[in-house]
Amino acid sequence: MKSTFQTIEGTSDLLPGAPKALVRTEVWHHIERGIHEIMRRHGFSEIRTPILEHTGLIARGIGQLTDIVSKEMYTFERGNTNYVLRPELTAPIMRSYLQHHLEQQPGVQRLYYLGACFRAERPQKGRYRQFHQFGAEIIGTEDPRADAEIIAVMMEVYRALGLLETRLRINTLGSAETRPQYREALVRYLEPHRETLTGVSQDRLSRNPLRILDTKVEAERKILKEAPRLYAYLDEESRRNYEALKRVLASIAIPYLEDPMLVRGLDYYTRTAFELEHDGIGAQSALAGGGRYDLLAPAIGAKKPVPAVGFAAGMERLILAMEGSGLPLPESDPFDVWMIALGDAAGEKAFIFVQSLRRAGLRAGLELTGRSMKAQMRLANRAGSRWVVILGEKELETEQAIVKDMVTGEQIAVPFMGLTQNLTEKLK
RNA sequence: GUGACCGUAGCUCAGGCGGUUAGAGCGCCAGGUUGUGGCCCUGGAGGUCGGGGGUUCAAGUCCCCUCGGUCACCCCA
Repeated sequence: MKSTFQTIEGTSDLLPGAPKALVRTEVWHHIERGIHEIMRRHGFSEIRTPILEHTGLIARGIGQLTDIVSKEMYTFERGNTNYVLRPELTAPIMRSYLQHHLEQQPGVQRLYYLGACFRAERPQKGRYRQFHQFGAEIIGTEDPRADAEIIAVMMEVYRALGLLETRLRINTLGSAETRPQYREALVRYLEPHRETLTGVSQDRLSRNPLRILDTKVEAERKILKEAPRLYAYLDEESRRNYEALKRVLASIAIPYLEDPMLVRGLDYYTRTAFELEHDGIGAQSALAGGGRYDLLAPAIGAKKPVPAVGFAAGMERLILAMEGSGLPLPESDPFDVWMIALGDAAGEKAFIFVQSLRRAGLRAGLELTGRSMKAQMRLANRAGSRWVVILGEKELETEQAIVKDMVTGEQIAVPFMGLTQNLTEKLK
C-alpha cells in the first residue's frame, strides 16, 4: 500500500478502462444512456434532488421501524439541524413534489431519477455503502394503469439493455383501512407459534408482523402456509385495482408471478407491491422493487394522501446481472484520430490541428511528452484510433500531413488546408 | 452488529515440513526497424512479502495483535 488514503469501505472509484465492469466508467455511461433513453421515450422527466436531506424526512417517510432508519442511516448534526445522506429517493422526491406544488402542473407527474444513495451496512456482493439507484414515479393518480406503466418502464429498461432473464413478482398489500384487520388476524394466528419463531420474527410480531411473511426460514414458512391470506381481507377497491393491474400487465404482454408472501421493507407501501428478480448477483436477488405509496405524503406532513406509484432499481446490481448474463459491455471509448508529431515545431502545429479536429466533432488525441514515433504509434494503437495523422519536418515543409489508416495500413499525403475536412468525411 | 476466508510487483498469481540474491504471466518503458502500431524477439524499471510485535541461529512461510479486502448472515437496490 503506497497511498495513505484509500476509498472508504463499501465505496469505490470508477475508472476508465477498469478491468471490472462494475467500476468501469464506460459501462456506467452505457447503462445511464439506456436509462435516459427509455425514460424519455416513456414520457418521464428527470428530477434531481440533493444528496443531503433532513433526517426527519427519511425517518418519517420510510418509517422508524424499518432497518434503513433504525440502523443504516448516515446522519450527522450541525448546528440545530440533523442531516442524513439519503438512503433512497422516493421520500425526497415526494418532498420535492410537495415543496414545489407540482400538483399544480398539468396532468400527472412522471418523474425519473438516477443517483447515489447511502446505507451503513456491511458491504458484500451487490450491496454497497454508497450505491446508485435509478427509478421512476408517477404521482397524482390512483389509476392501476399507472402501476402497470411503472412496471412497464422498469421492464423496458432491462429489456433495452439486453437483460431478459428476470422474474417479476407482484402482490397487493391492501388499503390503509383493511391492512390493520389483516395484521390483527395474522398476529392472532402466529401468536401460538411464538416459541417456534426466530428472535427477529418474534420482535416483528409486535412491531411489524407483515414482514414475517417474506421470511426465508423453513420452519417459519411451514407455519405460514396455514396462515390467513391477505387476499381474503382485501376491500373491494383494492381487489378491483389488483385485478385491473393484472389485466393491464397481461394486455401488454408483461409476464408476472403472483406472490402473496411478497412484502416490501418500507412502511409507505399500500396496495401494489412488486419486485424484479434475477439470479447471480451474489446472495442478492432483487434488481428492483417498488409499489404504490399513497400514504407517504401525509407521513411527511401533507394534509391528505397523494396517490403515487414508483420503482427503485440498483445500478450496481444491473451491471452485475448484465455481466453475469454475458452481455457485451463497453470496454473503452476509441479515438477517431490520433496525432503524431516529431520535433518541437511539428508539435505545436499538431496541437493546432488536434484542436481543429476536436472543434469539428472528432475524438482526437495526441501525446504531449515528445516521445519517439514508435512510442506514439503504439499509443495510437492502444487508443483504438482508426486514423493516425503524422507530422514531421518533411510534412511541415511540403505542408502535407500523412494520414494513415490503422486497419489497412495504407497512408496518403493530405494538404494541411483540407486535413480536417478530409478526416471528418472519412469518419462519416 | 455477527461469522468465514484472503492480503507477495500496476494487475492475476507461484513461492513442498521456516534456510541464503523473492519469481512468473500480463501490463509499463526502451531497443531490434537512424520517421511507423498491432505479431515476434531482447533488455529494463517496479516489491518495507498490508502494518506491528513475538518464537527462532534464521520468518513471505509459525504464533499473537492490528489494519484492509472479499463473501455470507440480518436486511435490502
